[in-house]
Amino acid sequence: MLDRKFIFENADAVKQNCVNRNLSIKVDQLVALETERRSKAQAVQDLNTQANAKSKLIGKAADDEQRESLKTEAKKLRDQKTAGQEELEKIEQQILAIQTLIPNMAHPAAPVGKDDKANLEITKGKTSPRVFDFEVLDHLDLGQHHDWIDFEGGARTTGAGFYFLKGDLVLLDLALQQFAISTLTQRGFIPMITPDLAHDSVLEGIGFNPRGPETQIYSIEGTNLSLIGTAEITLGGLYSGKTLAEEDLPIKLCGISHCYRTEAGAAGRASRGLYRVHQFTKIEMFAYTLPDQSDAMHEELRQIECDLFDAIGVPYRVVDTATGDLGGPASRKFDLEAWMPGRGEAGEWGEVTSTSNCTDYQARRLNIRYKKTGEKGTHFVHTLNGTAYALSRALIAILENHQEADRSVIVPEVLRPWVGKDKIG
RNA sequence: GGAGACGUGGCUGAGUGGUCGAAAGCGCCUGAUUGCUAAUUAGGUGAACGGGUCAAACCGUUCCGCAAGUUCGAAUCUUGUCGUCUCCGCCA
Repeated sequence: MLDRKFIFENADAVKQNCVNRNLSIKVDQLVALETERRSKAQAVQDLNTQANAKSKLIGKAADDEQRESLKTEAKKLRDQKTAGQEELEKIEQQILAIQTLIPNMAHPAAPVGKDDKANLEITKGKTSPRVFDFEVLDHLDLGQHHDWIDFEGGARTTGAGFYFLKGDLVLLDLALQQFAISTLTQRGFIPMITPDLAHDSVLEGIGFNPRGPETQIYSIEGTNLSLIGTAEITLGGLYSGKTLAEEDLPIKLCGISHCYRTEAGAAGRASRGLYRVHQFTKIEMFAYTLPDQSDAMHEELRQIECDLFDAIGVPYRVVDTATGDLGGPASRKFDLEAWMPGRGEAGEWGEVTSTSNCTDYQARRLNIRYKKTGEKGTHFVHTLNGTAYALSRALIAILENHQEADRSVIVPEVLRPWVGKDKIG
């Protein structure tokens, strides 16, 4: 959520930002409503002041008669205040409805453009796409050949889009997790295993819409809980309502969680196999920082993502996301797209990580602040998130890039200590 | 799952309808004092929002887990809800 005062005072910039993000939002209406709200609020406050003053006098009244007359006066004022307040609350809700729709201000350096066609490739990984001298299989064919992936069983027990991982692929999955966690721990991240469910209010604070026709989120009937779509939700909710000490920042966390997504309306060749599934495991980085630290932290997260994919020998490109393709809370977003030789006709880039600087957008709604010692008042922290490994997609990248002519798959060297062998299959 | 107790400021903890944004202690900050790695002493010390100011000072409103209710008036009474603790049950 953007600061209301900021919107009010910078309406033109906010409007331009909405245009850049390809959204049409009634910013002018919000400004008008806010103007009305402010004057009404002042009037209500005045009435309350008067009513409070009268009420205080009642306690000190000399006799019953005086007391009763004061009571009548106080009640009248109080009723007026209540009436005013009800109007105020209606306006407040209208403002909030618009305010929640307004996206974060895009970073000045983010490429401007209305959709993903304007995304800017900024760099490539250390590994180049391989030239294969044999017929390439995609990860699903490979997985089924070795009985590593069982979508049929998943469909039988749970439904379409669910799967069992089996055998050596499980070892590879766990090895990726171990490698990511040990790398991140060495770089100052605190490893966390988070709940896989969260309060709807937390989902909303992070910027997810937990219920409604277009939701990507599974919710639990009869509760206000939903299955998380990413550990970003729980790691961001961790300090909701808290005021952190300036000297404790930045806080760097890495969460292991399952992620659940309904993927409503997504299907087709492009999402064959593990690419788009209802449940996967993800190692997620999350950081709370001071405002002037967040750009550097964003850079750090992006670099870690690159290092993690360089380490497993997967070719990738880094994309600076265009304004029109940014999610609401993000000010800037970098994606890593890994080369997936089995995807499409002759291989395609597929998104494997994403790191966003959400500045104070999430912190404002979740009410996460920091305080400088010796200074009055508090400020909102900045929050950032980034994927270390989304296991399902990292597995695709490894299987497809490291396959051999005999259908075996070479295990990246850094993973061998955990897998226990040089190749699988 | 059943029964009970509790939820107050950075912490401990008093407060059962008005003078309570809230005693006291600890912690922290500032000053004084004593030549000794600290003691003594005086004062100060929550947040959000709105107004005000160049900036402050200052003024108002709200906040005692959260929400709703009773009342002229709620930390205090009622209901709901969430959380914590204890006992019992069940269980990996």
